[in-house]
Amino acid sequence: MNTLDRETKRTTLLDAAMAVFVRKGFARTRVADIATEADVGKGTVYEYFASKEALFFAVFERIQEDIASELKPELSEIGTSRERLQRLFSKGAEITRRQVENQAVVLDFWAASRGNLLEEQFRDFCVSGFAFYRSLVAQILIDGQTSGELNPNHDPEGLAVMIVAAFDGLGAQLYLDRSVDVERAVAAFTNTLCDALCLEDE
Amino acid sequence: MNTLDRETKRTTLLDAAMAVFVRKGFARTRVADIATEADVGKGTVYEYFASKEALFFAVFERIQEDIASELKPELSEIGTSRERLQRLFSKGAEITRRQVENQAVVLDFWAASRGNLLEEQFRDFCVSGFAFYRSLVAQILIDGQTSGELNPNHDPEGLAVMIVAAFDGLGAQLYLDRSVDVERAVAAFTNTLCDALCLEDE
Amino acid sequence: MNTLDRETKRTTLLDAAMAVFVRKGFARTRVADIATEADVGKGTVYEYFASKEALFFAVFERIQEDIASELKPELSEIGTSRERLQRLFSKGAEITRRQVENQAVVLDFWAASRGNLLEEQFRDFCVSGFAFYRSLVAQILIDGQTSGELNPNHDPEGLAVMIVAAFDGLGAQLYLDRSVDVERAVAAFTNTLCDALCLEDE
Amino acid sequence: MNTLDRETKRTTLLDAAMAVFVRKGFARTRVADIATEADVGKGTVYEYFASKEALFFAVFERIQEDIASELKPELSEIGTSRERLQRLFSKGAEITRRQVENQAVVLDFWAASRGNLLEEQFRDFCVSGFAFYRSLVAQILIDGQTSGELNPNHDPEGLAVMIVAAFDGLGAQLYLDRSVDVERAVAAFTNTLCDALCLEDE
DNA sequence: CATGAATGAGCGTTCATTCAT
DNA sequence: TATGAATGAACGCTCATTCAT
Repeated sequence: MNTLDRETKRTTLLDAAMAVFVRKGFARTRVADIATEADVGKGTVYEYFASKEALFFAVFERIQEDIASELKPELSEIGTSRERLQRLFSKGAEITRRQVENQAVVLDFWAASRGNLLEEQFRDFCVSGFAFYRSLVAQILIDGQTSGELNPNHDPEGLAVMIVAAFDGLGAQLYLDRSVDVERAVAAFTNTLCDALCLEDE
Repeated sequence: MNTLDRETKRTTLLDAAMAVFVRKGFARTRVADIATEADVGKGTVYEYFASKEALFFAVFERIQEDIASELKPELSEIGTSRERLQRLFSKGAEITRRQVENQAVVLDFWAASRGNLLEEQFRDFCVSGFAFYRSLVAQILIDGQTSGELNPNHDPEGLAVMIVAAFDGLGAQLYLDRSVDVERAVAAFTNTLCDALCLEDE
Repeated sequence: MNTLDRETKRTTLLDAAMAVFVRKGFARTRVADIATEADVGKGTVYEYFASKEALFFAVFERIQEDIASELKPELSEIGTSRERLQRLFSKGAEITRRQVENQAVVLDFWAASRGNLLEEQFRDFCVSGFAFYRSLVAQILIDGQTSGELNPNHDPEGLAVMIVAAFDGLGAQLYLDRSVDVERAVAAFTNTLCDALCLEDE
Repeated sequence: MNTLDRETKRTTLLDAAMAVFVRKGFARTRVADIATEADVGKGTVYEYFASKEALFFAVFERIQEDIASELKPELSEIGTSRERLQRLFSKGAEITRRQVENQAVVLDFWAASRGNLLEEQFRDFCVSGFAFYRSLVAQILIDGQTSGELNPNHDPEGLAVMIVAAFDGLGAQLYLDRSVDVERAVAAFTNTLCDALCLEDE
């Protein structure tokens, strides 16, 4: 079996694992469930992943990568700061909606890693994720302030923390309560922040 | 043993459980650990709580109650909207800092409830918690708009979702990365929002 | 349950374990088998022994202790060296016969400990066991040489190694082949050695 | 591939297996380890041996054959009985030293065969091995008694059992404790026995 | 009421063996 | 003939829960 086949099978297993983890949570998922979902033997899982936790971590990484790759385009400096902010927030809303179920896996993973060797790995992963998201936001604000488009009387780094937190928390709220109106919330957030940040509103 | 004694012992157990859950996480905590921490026999735990999960839920409830009771004073309508908002945010920052470790328990609980009967209970609990927090924020905004103190061109409910989310997400960021500057972030958030919301800034 | 009861139960488990180990060998014995033999639940075994290996080691220790305690009386200096040697050899033959089945457990234990943490423990145990047996033999020879009863032209320590080895190997031969005539072999061995060692044979 | 090649490869596998069994013991050796050691695929092992146990048995047979072939020359009737005995014992000491590590494999094999179909096979093998060694010793003694060189007041068969046992047990002691002085022990044993057995010592 | 010994369901993991290529 | 991916039976161990004292 060549590398391509192995990669394909690994992906199949990852897909299966993700599906089961989303459905049942990490703790209640048995390795056998994943094997069944992937339509392979239980032992096969261990041909591709060292342990249940390693598999979980791989799923987690994949989710982070998916999110990060969706945010890549937002690194571009095209448009005014306001436009960039709007695009970013709009993308944030979209990701939040699309990844609702995966939220569960991320939180699950966190719980599973408590008191493990994995805990630090998870923490590092999240910390650098947060840092990346914050820098994404902060950069737009700084660019805007530098170019004179945005009010310099606001703290880009401080705001970045809260903005990233807001989207994070929005995901949690949505996960637990699907009646939350993401569009409306993000629209309000965008408008209010732009109102404060943009010097020339008219 | 009278009701008072029972209540005292229950509280002792709750304290012990909370301490251990914070330390080790739900999954890695054994009922025996809690019994040891509370200095009682393992069987005694079951005299006061139906199951490990019931005990966990009780701990969770207590955390929510603690937070809610801290937020009670913010229901008062004393002061301008700006002042009320500032007080609320400042209190939010304080609670966030104080409850960092308990964050872990809440998330743990969530993970533990996945696929359980408890899941719905947990979800309901969170949903009403979120609703309460949102209404707290929204009310201040509505009051301010009604009194003419705040700009009416902002959506109170939409903003409330994001503001609550922001404090929620702030707790998560802080939990994973203690280097996050809560004061600074909340100060920036407060200033920027007030800037946009308050009609008379000077 | 008091200490006495615990000790009794531990002994029950040890008995059961020994019986099963003798019957099936360490590798093929499941903890469940031992539990069944002792008429307790599987978990109960773990209340008294940390692991299957710990239980095995305890069985092993007990066998060693049984043998050592049987040999205790032979430490006495009553009688001539010839008599002491004859008594010791006779006891050796008796133990060999009585412990045939337990031989299996000892060898099994050895095999099970290969590459384990237990390996060193086992080795130490055996090494000090061998040393004890050798000193038992050597002392009798030395005493005899000192008192002039035994021929001084023989190396007590060198002989002790081979005599202990002979009884050890006798056990192995008997274990594998029950037709070995222990009495006759030991009698011949005793006579021949005394012949060489004792100065006044007539 | 012709028969020669097959035989060569079989030997390669046997070598590899022996090396790994010595290193890790039977229980902790995986078939994959042997394949790796022999630099072949895992499946190839099964082309040459029916099972892990069959392979183990083959290794065991080879060890026995090695020992037996080393002892072949001792069947010769050259020299006095005393000389033959001395040669045999000296050879025994040499083999004991050289086969220390293989001792481990033999005992391992024994443990592995417990409760198997192999058990009887192993037992038979050992029993005939013991018988061969004993006859080797007994024959020398009988020859000596017949020729009048050795004291007839000793039981050749009885002694043979103990002498074979002594070398067996010597191997065990040496395996577990490398500080055992094989030379000295065998020398003492040889001298003492000859002292008793030989009629004309001066 | 309090206890902690007893219990056994449940699960992660290993690894000898098979078999399609 | 050689391979190594796939398999699943097997087993040690944990720990929430029960219940006799």
